Amino acid sequence: LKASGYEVTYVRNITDIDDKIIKRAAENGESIHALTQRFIDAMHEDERALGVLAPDHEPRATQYVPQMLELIAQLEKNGIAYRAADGDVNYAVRKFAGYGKLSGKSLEDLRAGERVDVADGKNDPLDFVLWKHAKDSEPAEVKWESPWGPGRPGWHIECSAMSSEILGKHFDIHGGGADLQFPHHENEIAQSEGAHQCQFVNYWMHNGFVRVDNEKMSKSLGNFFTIREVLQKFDAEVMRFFILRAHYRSPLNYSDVHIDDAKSALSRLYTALKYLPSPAGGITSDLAALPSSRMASSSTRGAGGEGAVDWQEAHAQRFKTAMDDDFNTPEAMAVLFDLANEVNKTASLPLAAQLKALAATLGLLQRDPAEFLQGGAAAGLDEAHINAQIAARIAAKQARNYAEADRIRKELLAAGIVLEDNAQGTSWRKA
RNA sequence: GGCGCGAUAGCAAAGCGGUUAUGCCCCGGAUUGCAAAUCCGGUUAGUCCAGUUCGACUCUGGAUCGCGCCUCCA
Repeated sequence: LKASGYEVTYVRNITDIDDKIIKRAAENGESIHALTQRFIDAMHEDERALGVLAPDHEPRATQYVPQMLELIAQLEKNGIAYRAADGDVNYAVRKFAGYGKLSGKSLEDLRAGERVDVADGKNDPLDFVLWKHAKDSEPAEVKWESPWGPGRPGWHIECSAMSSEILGKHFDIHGGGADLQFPHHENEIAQSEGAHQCQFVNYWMHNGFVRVDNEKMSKSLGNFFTIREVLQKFDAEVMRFFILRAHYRSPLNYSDVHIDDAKSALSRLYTALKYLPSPAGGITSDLAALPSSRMASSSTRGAGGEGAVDWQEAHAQRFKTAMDDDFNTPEAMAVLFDLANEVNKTASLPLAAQLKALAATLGLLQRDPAEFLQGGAAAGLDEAHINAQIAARIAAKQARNYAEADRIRKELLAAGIVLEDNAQGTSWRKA
């Protein structure tokens, strides 16, 4: 969106009012704030490692309770919210004509599918809670005063309140996991449109799930792991590339062999960038000095600046067409590979620069190619040793001692170093 | 059981009513002292059954399988 010139305000909220958080904080004997802050910090660390752009706003539910109360009051005023006998304030789904329009469900279908007993106090089984009245056993930290007595917000009102406060009553794009479509996003629509009497969002983007070896990731299946653990094993940019090779709406099947595959593919793109002048002294080298900048910075990901894309060029046009079509990153990737092929055929510097600039819009290919291809230092070998071996091999070749030259090459290969002879001399990369 | 989404070659993954997707792997050729990288070419497709059409991987219907949701997780 930024590359297309849109002014983007990216909001990602944190729902820090939650039963599990309350329970865990109590178990740990710490405050909810301390617990959530620790996880938020960890999340930020992981997203930086992956080159994920930070949101412009990161509101927390605990900071927006007044706005939630306003929203509930407005819903009550509009005759959509009611106070139940048990003290909760509920949303009457039958008072909102469009209920089910996002998920394609009808109230009748939902009734037919009911599998559980209905909670007490609801006028209709499908009604959901806006405000939960406080129970004596709950910690004071999660109780707020309200016109309906002390309590805490329901599970859906948080998102409606935070988004409308920061983005307005009507905004462009709302995202989330495919599992959130119903009931969460459906309920957000019901709340926001029911209160504000105008369209909530223009587009919904639901992403597919990550699966592991074709099974869902779950603790009970024993295939649960964190991105932090993955990054100890695999390069962050390779992970990013792997994710972008599939469409965001499709399920993503994680498997070590798929990451290896992605690594080989990404190496092909980086190999094509070797036509660019060495970045020593250039813009990428000082970026590379910072551990958190192994990906494209937010500035290189936007339009303009150094390494700007020539959007008139044929590959860029195909790339843009693909990205404009619901962010078809697999198609956009195919264009990058076609462009790499063209670069390899023509050794064109402008096209190589174009490849790097296009990839920058996806946060890829911004490292020094040599750094990527030689990355992670081969087992037990330092660069000086490798260079010495290369020099020895060149000497052997000049003496027509090919047996010795091949012996050196084999020895390095056994250590995970591949030698490549080219017009400029001999270079090396990690196998 | 209800609603929704999906099923593409050895693996991964897109577009498209007829014309090469793309990447990895594999095979052949060029290049190379030999390799690697690169280039050129090639082998493997569209779950099944009907239908529409001059023509279907692409549209329609059905079946099968998988996934999501139908819960006070958000």
